Amino acid sequence: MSEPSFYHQIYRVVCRVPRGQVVTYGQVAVILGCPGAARAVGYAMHRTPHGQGIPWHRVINARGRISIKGDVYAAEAQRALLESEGVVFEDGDRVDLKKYRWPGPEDPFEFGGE
DNA sequence: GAGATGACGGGCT
DNA sequence: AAGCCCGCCATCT
Repeated sequence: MSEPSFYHQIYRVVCRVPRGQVVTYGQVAVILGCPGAARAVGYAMHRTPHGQGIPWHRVINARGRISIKGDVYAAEAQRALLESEGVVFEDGDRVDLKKYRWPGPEDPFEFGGE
């Protein structure tokens, strides 16, 4: 299409994550059809444009924790946003993925479709 | 075009 | 249990 860049697709997927739920970087990569591109997803999140209404705070690592490292404020903000959506942190800073993990799009072809 | 980056993931020590 | 290392991918400089 116009811009089949993964970045744009990543943002699109994140925007589909319902409020109160979260997804892992690796999962987003899988949804896009690139299992293993979790790193790229993280890179995209780092460059997530602000003011786009992208719920970037709903993206966490496979351990259910905030992976942000360079911006402690952003990390705390993410946690605050998640808690404000009803997400509960256990053990101090861990989210129960089996409870808040977004199952994914009902139509896998929505993103991985040709 | 090549090298370095990074908010990852899984495995091993 | 916690920390360290390697591999993966797309983007950036």
